[in-house]
Amino acid sequence: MRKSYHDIKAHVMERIRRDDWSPGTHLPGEVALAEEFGCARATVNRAMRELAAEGVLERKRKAGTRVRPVLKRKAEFQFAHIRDEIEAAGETYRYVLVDQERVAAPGWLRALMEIPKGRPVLHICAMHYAGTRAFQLEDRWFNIDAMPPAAHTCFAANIPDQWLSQNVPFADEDVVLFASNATQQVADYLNMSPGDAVFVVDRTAMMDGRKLSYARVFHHRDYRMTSSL
Amino acid sequence: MRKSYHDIKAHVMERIRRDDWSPGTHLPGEVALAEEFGCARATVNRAMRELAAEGVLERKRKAGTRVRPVLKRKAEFQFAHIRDEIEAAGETYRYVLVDQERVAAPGWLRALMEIPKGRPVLHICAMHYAGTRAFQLEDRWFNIDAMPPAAHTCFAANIPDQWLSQNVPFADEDVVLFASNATQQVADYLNMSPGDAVFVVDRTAMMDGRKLSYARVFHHRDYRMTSSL
DNA sequence: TAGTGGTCTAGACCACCCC
DNA sequence: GGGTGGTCTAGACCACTAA
Repeated sequence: MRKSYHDIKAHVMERIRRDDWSPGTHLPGEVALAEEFGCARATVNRAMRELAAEGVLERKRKAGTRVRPVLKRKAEFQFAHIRDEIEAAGETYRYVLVDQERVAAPGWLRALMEIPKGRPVLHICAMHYAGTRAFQLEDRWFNIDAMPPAAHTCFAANIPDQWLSQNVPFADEDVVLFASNATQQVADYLNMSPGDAVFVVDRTAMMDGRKLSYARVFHHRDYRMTSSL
Repeated sequence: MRKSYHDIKAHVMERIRRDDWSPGTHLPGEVALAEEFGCARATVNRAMRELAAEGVLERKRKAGTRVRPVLKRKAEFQFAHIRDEIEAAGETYRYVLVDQERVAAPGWLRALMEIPKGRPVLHICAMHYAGTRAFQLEDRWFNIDAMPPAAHTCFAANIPDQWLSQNVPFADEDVVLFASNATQQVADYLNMSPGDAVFVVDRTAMMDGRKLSYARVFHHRDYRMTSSL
């Protein structure tokens, strides 16, 4: 059986694992490896390129390929639509719009979203339930100038995150996670006591450098966010 | 200038963005695209393969290539070594070992780490400071059977996460994030008040399916975890 | 079973950048 | 300057799977 690029990746990983090639080590060039494995250089190239993309190797022209001295540790978290997330867990999803109003952007939001003074934003407040449990309180702001259609949308009938991804499918998103103590208001919505810990997710959607939407999402105390790799 | 796979990726993204190919649309086959772009099929293949890996396209043999109906949203969080993270922020890192002891694994940990009854674990408790600020309290358990060298290591002189990544550079890691209220003990270490919200990270390091280490890390209330994509 | 993507090859040229 | 990875090609065979 001929060597595939999968085999080569596995082989290289194996040699790194058994410390044959320890971190920092300089690997043979592609030509040499191709000869050793008895395959074309392109095949070796693909294997090495993917290992580099995965953070295992470091490649530089002329300098060659080295094992990364310190492994890049990263964790990936998927953000499915809230409805899908809840239904995937086998629970019944329920959505309630608490409030929707068009207002002039308050100062803190203007700074955060880079909105000029006096410009309007759409403020949404909504609850997401899993079965009978209060799951998530969403406090979202749309920049109407950057997304005019938001102004004419009824968010009692549209779940904000679904609507957003349908209308700007390729927006980038910044995510910030932190813990905070529930205020009286947040506690009421989430059926907790004031001061209870809440898991907060701040999400800023951007497109071509413009900030389209900012959402602060409060999760119930029991929420666990789990890595997907 | 000839078309590179970069050009093709950009072109395809462009057509998707302008809704020329809307989500769910079936794209032409590789041969057709190669002809359209005036390049080899391998070049088109690479472009499409990468777009699929990035979550934009969905490819199936015989069925062809489609634009993902719902864009996969994911955020990536880097876990640098705690020392690097603090020093990268321009602050002085300080590490203090609070406690290190070899004990029989308690029941809850045995279940969590799949350790047989009566087997020993190494329990580490340590503090990480950024300048004068208490930054992180680490509560870590090593499965000694799975990692014998841990038993003979002095963790006053070795920072656990660095030591771990040096000794098992290619361990996989599960990460779970949540918020909780500080106990009296945690509050004391982190210089907070009991009940204050803490951001908790549970990290389980694994190798070939064996659980090597479990760490529960408590971050100070002000901590923010930021996505790196 | 036929069509589509998956992969490999042998050769070529090029861009980058360390020495 | 020269060696290394980056990329492209034209052609080929294969594996999977929808029809």
